[in-house]
Amino acid sequence: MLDLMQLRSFVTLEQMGSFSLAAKKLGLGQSTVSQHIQRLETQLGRSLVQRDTHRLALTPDGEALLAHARTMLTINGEVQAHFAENSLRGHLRLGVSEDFVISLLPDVLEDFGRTHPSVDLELTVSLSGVLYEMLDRGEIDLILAKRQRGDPRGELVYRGPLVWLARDPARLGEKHKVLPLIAFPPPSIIRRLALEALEKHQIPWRIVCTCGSLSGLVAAARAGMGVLVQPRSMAPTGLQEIPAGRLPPLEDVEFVLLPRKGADRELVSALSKEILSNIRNF
Amino acid sequence: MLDLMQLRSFVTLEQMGSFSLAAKKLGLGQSTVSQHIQRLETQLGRSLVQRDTHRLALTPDGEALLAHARTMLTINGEVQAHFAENSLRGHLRLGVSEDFVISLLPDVLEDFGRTHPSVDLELTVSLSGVLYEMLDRGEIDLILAKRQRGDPRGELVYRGPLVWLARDPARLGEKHKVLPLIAFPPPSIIRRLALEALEKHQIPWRIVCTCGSLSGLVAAARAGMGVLVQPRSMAPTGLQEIPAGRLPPLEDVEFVLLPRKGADRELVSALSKEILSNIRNF
DNA sequence: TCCTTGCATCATGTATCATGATAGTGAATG
DNA sequence: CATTCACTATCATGATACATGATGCAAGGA
Repeated sequence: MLDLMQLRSFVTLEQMGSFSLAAKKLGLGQSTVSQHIQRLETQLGRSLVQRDTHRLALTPDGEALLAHARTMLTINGEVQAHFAENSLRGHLRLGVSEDFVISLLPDVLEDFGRTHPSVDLELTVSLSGVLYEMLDRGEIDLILAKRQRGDPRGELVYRGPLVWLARDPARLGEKHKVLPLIAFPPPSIIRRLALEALEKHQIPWRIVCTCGSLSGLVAAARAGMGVLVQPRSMAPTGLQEIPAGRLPPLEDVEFVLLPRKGADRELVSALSKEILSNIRNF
Repeated sequence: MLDLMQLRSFVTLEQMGSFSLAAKKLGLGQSTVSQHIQRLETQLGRSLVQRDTHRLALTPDGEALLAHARTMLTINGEVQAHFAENSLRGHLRLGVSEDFVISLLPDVLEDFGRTHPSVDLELTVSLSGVLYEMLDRGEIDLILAKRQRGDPRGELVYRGPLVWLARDPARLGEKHKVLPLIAFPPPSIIRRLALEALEKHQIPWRIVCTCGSLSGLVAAARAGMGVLVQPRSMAPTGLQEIPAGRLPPLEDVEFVLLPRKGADRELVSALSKEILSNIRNF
């Protein structure tokens, strides 16, 4: 007979990729998570995770268990929600700027969906500027977006430096005299920050790639087409940071969590907490 | 976080309709099952079963939990089967005489399906005589049927007296001089036993209803059309037993479990055990 | 080489669990 | 109406499992 606690440790371990991080996330001791996995392996008679001491991977058996464990935990969550006096119900429209979609959002959605199965989430991914407009028009209930300059609204959630990225920083000046830029279209905030910095230092530039999706921009940058600006903590693999001094310094970027006036406070609060607790990893 | 043990006790409690029977079936103490339910109720903050001390019913919350509990246990069974070295796999064709279908089969199928999720069961319901024929033709792997007279094959599983049943035994002789009989068509074993007993005592009879399904026969008997013969332990509600003496005594009926030669021994054995352990309730 | 990071192991106090016995409750019996 | 019976809740207890913090050990980085 399986133990849901152990399964939860197992699923979280896979999410976090580390015993100690999983333990932290679950509010348990590290040895506890270790024992949970061990008991699962003993009970099932197979090894579930491959421990390369500094690399962690699930075995095929582990993958098989993972799927089942997820659905069991999901059902468990539904039951809890059904019997919880104050179980949240309703509909919440979340807007997220593309930066977090790949890295943060999967875990947030999985955890939130499990702990609040009766809440329908509607997700919009777009540029921060667009999200603000939608929020103001009442089309979205909560956004996680970059702070607009001079807009004091919202709760600061993350702050970090912007960096210039390129596939091969050393060979930047070779072909082009003007800086080739890869950027979101307006009203991208990062785009505006980058252009302002360049103009302030009178560095000529031109846009070589504009794309509404981050993956498109990254593809262009990986292809060596030009320079991309991203928060350092979200720098995609395959790109290198251009050392300070070669290009003008950039302001820090700030991400804020901003609810729509009139949105359901409880839903917003619950989802905000989930996002905040997951964003600490950055 | 839910406990699968407790959920299993809950599901079994609903199956058995009694704490002590559930405990016996699970191999636990009665107080254990009681506490399992209590913990579930405490944890979820609602009462799940209505205890009228001699009547047991699930509350609406209990019903809601039951469905979820079933699927969680099913998934748990699938995982166990996946990791069990000797988990049974394959296809098994089971034939059951109609008598057991309503009373016994649901629990058997549910339990067996849960403990052996990788076994496909194919069910045939028919008269015992037909089942024997199908078995001999190799169309079925295991049958649970009445013993054919003079056929020593099979393992005795249940033996009990046959009784005459009618809606209103007192008014039997009123309308008819010949005994109105409700019976399966040939090659029904009960039918043959009944007719033999009547002819041995030279009691005139006629068939007033013949139907391939038990529910049809029961409906006719409930309508007062005539007399029905059934094992005492399977007497349908709404019919009364005709006291001994008014009609000739009947032989005991014997149910046997009979596998086809060449059928997968392990599958047959596993299913046989499941049937045997469930048939004790009779 | 030292230091840091991360997981496994160990001993231990605590909490939880299953159990058997007992008491309480309603129905059936005479 | 008293008794018996079948059934469940409660209780104390012994055993078990559990989470924890400290320690040991291996690998990668400075």
